Amino acid sequence: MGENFQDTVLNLVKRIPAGKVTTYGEIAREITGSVRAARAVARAVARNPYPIAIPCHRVVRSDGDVGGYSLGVEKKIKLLKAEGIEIKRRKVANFEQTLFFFNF
DNA sequence: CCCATGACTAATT
DNA sequence: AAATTAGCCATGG
Repeated sequence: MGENFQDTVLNLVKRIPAGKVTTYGEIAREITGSVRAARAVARAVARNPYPIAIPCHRVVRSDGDVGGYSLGVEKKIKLLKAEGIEIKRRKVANFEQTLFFFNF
């Protein structure tokens, strides 16, 4: 369905289940086939018009760092913890086990 | 069309 | 392991 880049990103974000996270790069890979558009993905979610409803707080950096959030990083960390994700020094604990993959 | 921007990434130091 | 650097891409002016 012909959608713009931002909508495609947001639709993917909606599929991330509570208690899991994915990365900007993974979303970029899902859309373009490589991680190169990670920054564009970040820009897209940064303009997310419905935070919470569209769980962009579940999108973190490739190194496990929580990354940024339009409502403040502290808010992002709070939301993640509320979903059972442990955060230590701004990083997701058990990062690999917490990762969600779209597998096509 | 050119240029700046940013919730990034991988590699290097 | 933390900080720096160069590369990348979708927008908006």
